[in-house]
Amino acid sequence: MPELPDLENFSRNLHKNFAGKKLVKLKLSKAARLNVSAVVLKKKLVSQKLIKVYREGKELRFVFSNKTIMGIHLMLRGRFYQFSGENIPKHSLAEFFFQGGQNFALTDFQRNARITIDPPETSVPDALSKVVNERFWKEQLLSKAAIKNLLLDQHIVRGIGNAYADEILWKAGISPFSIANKIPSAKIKKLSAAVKTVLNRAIKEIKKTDPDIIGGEIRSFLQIHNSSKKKDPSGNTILQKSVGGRKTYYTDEQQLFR
DNA sequence: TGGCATGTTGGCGA
DNA sequence: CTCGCCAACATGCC
Repeated sequence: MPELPDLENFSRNLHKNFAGKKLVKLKLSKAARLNVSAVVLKKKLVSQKLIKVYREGKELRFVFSNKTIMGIHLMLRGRFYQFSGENIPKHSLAEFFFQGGQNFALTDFQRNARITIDPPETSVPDALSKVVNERFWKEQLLSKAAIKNLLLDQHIVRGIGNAYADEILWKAGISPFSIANKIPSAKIKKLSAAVKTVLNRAIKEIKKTDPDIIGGEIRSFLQIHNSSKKKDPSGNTILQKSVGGRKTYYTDEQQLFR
């Protein structure tokens, strides 16, 4: 559920709360999805100091003092919880115990969250990376796919999810059903700017609403992808359509290019 | 109460 | 090959 702006706040807060502390104990549920064995994972991390937490796409990265990087992808339902002592939250997949007694757990009732040791390098840029600019989008939008599907494609750009794809396309004034290679140059420029402004604004809004957030999601400020709203800020009726099993919110003001 | 919401993967068919 | 769509994962929330 959480998307890039939520995850960005989680990473900053986990960094603030845990960076510099030594991991003294790690408990793993049998259900946890790992790319190495539980034994290897513990051997790599336990007794190391956590140096840094940051976000890459929809994944959080935890850097330890021996240079091991642990990636955590929350998938649909993963959540972080802080806890003290042994008050382990429900559906926990992994519990990270730190020196000083402040701990966090990764939970997921759906058991789909993933832990990856030393995640492979990728050339696919993060949505907020500098290289994701107007020229980048002009190079990428050459296919016949619907623009929304391209924004969601993590092989093109990492970090954009269902809700923010709708917000970005609304901000750019482009219909989500537009064919990518039919979008004119001036609109691609708008799209490129909208990616940054929508995501950066959301990071700030979430921080303002809950400065210490490490789990859950805040969506009340979304302009379009918001089932409690009937009209966009200009008074246009918000329309809904199911696309690929997920709901798309848009207005008729968004130009359709086909 | 029960339908909806979310990301990713892999498979199918046009 | 390209693209869209579906199922599966399993439960909390309004």
